[in-house]
Parts: sequence; structure tokens; C-alpha cells
Amino acid sequence: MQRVTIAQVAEAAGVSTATVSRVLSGRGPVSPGVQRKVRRAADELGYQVNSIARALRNSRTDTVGMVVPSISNPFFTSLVESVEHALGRDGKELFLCDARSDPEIEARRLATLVARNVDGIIVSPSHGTLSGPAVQETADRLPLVQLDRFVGGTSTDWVGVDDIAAMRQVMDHLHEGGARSAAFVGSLLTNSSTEQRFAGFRRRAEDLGITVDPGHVLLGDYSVDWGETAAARLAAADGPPPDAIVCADDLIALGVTRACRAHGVDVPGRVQVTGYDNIEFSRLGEPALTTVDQPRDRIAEEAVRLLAAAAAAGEGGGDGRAARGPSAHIALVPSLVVRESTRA
Amino acid sequence: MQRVTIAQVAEAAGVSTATVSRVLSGRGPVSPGVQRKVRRAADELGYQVNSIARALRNSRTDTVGMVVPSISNPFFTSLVESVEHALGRDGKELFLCDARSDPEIEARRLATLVARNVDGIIVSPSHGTLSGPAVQETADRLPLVQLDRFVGGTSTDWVGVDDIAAMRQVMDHLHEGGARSAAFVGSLLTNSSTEQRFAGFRRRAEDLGITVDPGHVLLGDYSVDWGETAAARLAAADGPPPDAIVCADDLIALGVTRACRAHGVDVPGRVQVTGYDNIEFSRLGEPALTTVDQPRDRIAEEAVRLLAAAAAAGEGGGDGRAARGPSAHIALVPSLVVRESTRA
DNA sequence: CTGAAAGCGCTAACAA
DNA sequence: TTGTTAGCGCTTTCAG
Repeated sequence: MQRVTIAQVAEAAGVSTATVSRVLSGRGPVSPGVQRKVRRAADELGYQVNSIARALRNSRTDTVGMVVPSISNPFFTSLVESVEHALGRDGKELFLCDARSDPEIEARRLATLVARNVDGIIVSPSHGTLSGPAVQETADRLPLVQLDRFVGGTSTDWVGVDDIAAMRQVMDHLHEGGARSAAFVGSLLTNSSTEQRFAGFRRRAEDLGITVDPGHVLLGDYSVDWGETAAARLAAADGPPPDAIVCADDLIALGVTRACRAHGVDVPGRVQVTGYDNIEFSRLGEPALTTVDQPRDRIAEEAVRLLAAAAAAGEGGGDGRAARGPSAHIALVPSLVVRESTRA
Repeated sequence: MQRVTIAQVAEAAGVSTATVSRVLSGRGPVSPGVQRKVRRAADELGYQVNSIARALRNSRTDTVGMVVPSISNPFFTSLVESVEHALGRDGKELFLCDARSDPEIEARRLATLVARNVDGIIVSPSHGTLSGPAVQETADRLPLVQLDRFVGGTSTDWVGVDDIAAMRQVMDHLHEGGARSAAFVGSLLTNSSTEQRFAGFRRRAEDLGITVDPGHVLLGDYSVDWGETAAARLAAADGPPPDAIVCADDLIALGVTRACRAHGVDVPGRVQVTGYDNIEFSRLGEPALTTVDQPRDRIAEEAVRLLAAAAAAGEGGGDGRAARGPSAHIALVPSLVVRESTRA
């Protein structure tokens, strides 16, 4: 069962391949009678475009590549869903890649996407510095938008949230709940999310006079396990424990609350805990997490818009990248979702 | 910045495009000296294959398409990870599609994958019957393997677990824990997972003399919300409540245990609860879930193997599909993971 | 061992 | 309105 080509349809309909192409891609004038004939022949033969051939000819694949640090992190999967949805409206497809939080794999993925002639790339870089070269190199060849995280030393469009502002809200809320000291649990400072969130945390803590013991800053990775470990360390440490534990994401916070429960530490009575991202499971912890909601749909929409704009500019303006103006940095404002892990 | 083509490399190296192709694709004999020259030229120009052109020429994309009902279900994301990993070893890429549990979207996705000339398709059909036509039609054109779920009336390869055997283990375990009656919470019986699991549940319950009140079979969808709702309904129903609640997946079970906690129903003291899939979050519930672990890596490996075999058969044996023998049905044996939501 | 040339399936000038 | 033709970038006979 060979695939049906446009030539076979043309023969069956008694017209030229050009006409078939015009009918099926809906471009160019064709008389209604011929249109019907062609369509019928195509249907009968079960014709389906060969989008590889079309892509080669048009040098456009109508596909956008997306690279995320980890597909098993619910935050990224929901971001992927939002992006896919936003692309769907433009009739574009998404080619998804998982970098496994490894800049090398990430670089390979990016190269693959370039080789596959995707029309643009959306990437949430795994590493705050090591991801730089590959991201920049890719951006030199294709429209590229960084999402959520970004990497230093690159000049590309970026869409994400204002982590500093978010942390301000978190700290103010904890302060109102009576927190006088706080701990921070995040990942190693090798990605912009943690960096920014930590910076925001530290800055606002200072403003509010909230104490941050140097031993109360624990950096590991974005996982439930790390949250549990970190909480255990805080419990075991000398000196007074913190009134609040601010986590760089919900997975960590879920681990922290779990460990607190296991050790009989009351949340939020004894210690308040906050997460970040508002993943679906954040309300399932015990107690349900107070967290920061990122406007994923908006983020995705903006990213898709920027990509489309870049693609348009690239087509018109001669040699692509260089033609565009300075890169856009769009920071959306996240909102605090208060649940039961903090004191209202 | 135009993309570098093989022709430019050829010119720079002072050889023909054929030679460049031979060097870069590693096929055909080329003298070492020329090889070096070509490679250097390619590096300097920053050449990268155009896999679209290559795919058109070879009619092979080295890409496998995968369609899952929902990318936000952690079970499927981990299955995706396993598949991607298994494919990576064969130098193949994964094109992932989310069907949003909608057979129509699913059909479109499948058609797109065919149009894109993927080398094969792995699909976990959204619906037990409505997914049929599209899956069968796709399977007539391309190597296709159904994963985890399958759809009636199709003859394609399938890899999954033996749900009946799994449920036997679950029921035996609950029985040992003293269960005399049980409820089942699943999705509407429109996919094979729920069907099989329910069948296994019912059959073993009968064998063991465990009572199943007709009102204690609740069907909704695979979500935490539905689990909560179902638990509330069970609590509100007349008559004696069940000793055990068997859930068709972990999300539902998470919802059920959450609702039990909210209503002050002791798990597993008052009622035992089981999940299915062993997603990462299953151990985070309160209490941690007893569940069924699916051997995802094995499932993924088998699927990839079947796909490769089908592709090989298709190439050799004239007209693809029809040439192959009867389809393979591989049911792996899952294992029970006992945690705290049941009585040991 | 290397080069010339055909062609994968499609679309877009250009002609008719 | 329709057909003819060239060519996207690559690989692969077939000659040399």
C-alpha cells in the first residue's frame, strides 16, 4: 500500500498536479467543477498530504519546538498544554522535547529542532549559565522565545512572571501571619527561577525585618524528596527553627509539609509553608498549600505571539534574526493563592 | 542568514555534493583525506542536515508519534518518558500529541502523524469504541502499537498489563485485610483500562465472597475531583458503607483518601483504599496509597521493539501491513505496592 | 574512490 | 482558469 500522491489524484481526476495542489491547499483559482472532481478523486484514493514534501518546498513546517527541563514536573506539563492550545489556534503543531534538566541533552534537542526546520522554538532553559551557548546559537538561526526561566548572556525574547513581585506578596502574607524568621528551600542556584525567587525572598525579608539564618537557606533540586530532606535538616539544626518555610516550587513545598506532618510539626500553627506554581497537586497536600499562581495561558499566548511576530519579521526583513529590534521581556504578574498552609 | 546546504559545503571543500553526503551520512567509501576536508568545511560553515529534505528523500523520518489521552495525567507522562528513553537508544525521536481524551482530536492527531510520515505510532486510545475507526485506519497505513489501553474491533499490536491479574492481587490483599464488602470507583466504562479493571474487580470479589452493592460502583473520570465526589456520595448513601474502596487509578484514589480525611473517616482503619498506576504522587497522599505498579519501562521497550519489527517487515515484505502476521498482544504482569491505605 | 544526474512530493512562477 | 516546468536539499544509482 503505497502512499497516494498528488500525481495519482491528478491522473484520476484528469487534471494536472498543479491544479490538484491548488485545490487541496486552497490557493489559486480553480473552477468549481474541477474542484469537485479533484476532491472526489482525492477522497476516493484516500489522499493525504505529505507534509514533509510540503515543508521542503515551502521551507515552513507549521511546527513549533518546545524544550522543557522535565516533562514529569506538573508545572511544565501544564505549560505545555497551554502552549499547545495557543498554537492550535494558529494551526500549528508542537514538537515537545524533554531535556532531563541536562544542558547537554538540551543542546542536542535544540540542534534537532533546528535540523527539523521547526518554525520557532520555545525553551525553558535547564541551567542559568550552561544553557547559554546552545540557546544563543539556536536563537541566531530561528525565532526563539524563552519561557518561565531564562539564561544569562542571551538576547532573546522572554515571557514569564515577575518572581520578585511574587515573592513580595508571599513575604508580606507570611509577615501578616506573624512570621519573624524564615527559611528558603530551593534548587541549586543554577536556574533563573530559583535565583529570582531567592532574590525576591531575601530582599523582602530584609525590608520587613524577617530574620533569615544563613543555615536556613537550603538548595537542592525541584523535587518532593528534596523538600522532605530539607525539612528534616531544618528540624535537626541547632538554634531556633524558622517561623516560615518559603519553597521555590510546589513539589518542594509538598515534601516539606509531608515531612512536617511526619515529625508532628503543625503547619501552619508552628510553621507556615508556601509553594510556588500552583500545580494541581498543591491543593492535595496536607494542609493544602498556599502558593503563587502563574498565569500559564497568558504566558503561552504571549510566547506564541512573539514567535509569530519574529517569524513574520524574519520573512520580510531579509536575513532573519538581525533584522529584528531589541528583544522583548514580558513579565506577567502572578497572584497569591492562599490556602491552609499559612495563617490568614 | 540563510541555512547552509550541502552544496555550499561541497564548494568550500572542492568536492561534489555526493561526496559530502557520503561523508556526513557515513555511508559509502570516501578517502580519509577527503573526509577530513569535508568535515572541516562543514564545521566551519556550521552545516547542519536538513532533516526534512533527508526525510523526503529517504521516506523515513526517524520519528515515532505518540498519542496519549492526557499529558497532564502523571501516569502518561511517565510512560512518555519511558518511551522517549527507549526510542533514544535507536536514535529516534518522539513526536508527542495530547488527545485531550477526545476521540475527534485524537483522530486529527493520528492523521497529522500520518501526514508527517512518522515511522510508526504509539497510541493509548482515549475511548474504548469511538477511537476505533481512526486507530484502525491509521494502523492500515503505518506500523502502530496500542499502549496500556486498547480499543475494541481493531487488530493491532498491543502492550500493557494484565489488569485482571492485577485486580486479583488487589482483591486478595484487601480480603486478607478483612474486607467483606467493596466499592469500585472508576471512569465511565469507555476505555479498556476501566473495563478490564472493573471486570477483574468484580470477578475476584465474587470468588472471594466480597459483597459489591450495586450502588457502590461509581463511574466518572480519571481525576482527583471525581474521587472526592465519589467518596462523598458513598458516605451519603443509605445502607452500610463498604469496607474497601477500589479505585481505577491513583488520581481517583487520591481524591477518595482526601475526602475520607475531610469527613473524618479513618483510612485504612474504617475503610481500605487502593489506587492503580503507582504515580509519583501516590505516596504523597495521606495515607500513602497502596497501588498497582505498572512496569512502564518494560512496556515502552516492548512497544518500541514491536514498532521496529513492524517497520522492518513493512520494508521487506512488499505492501506493508498486510504482509505481517497476526498482531501481538503483550500483557505484562504488574505488581502490588503495599503502603498505608490498606491493612497489612 | 569520486562525480553527474535523477528524483522523493509538493508548490509557485510563468505561459497558454 | 489550467498546464508546464523548475526546484526545495538530500541520497543514490550509475559511470568513470
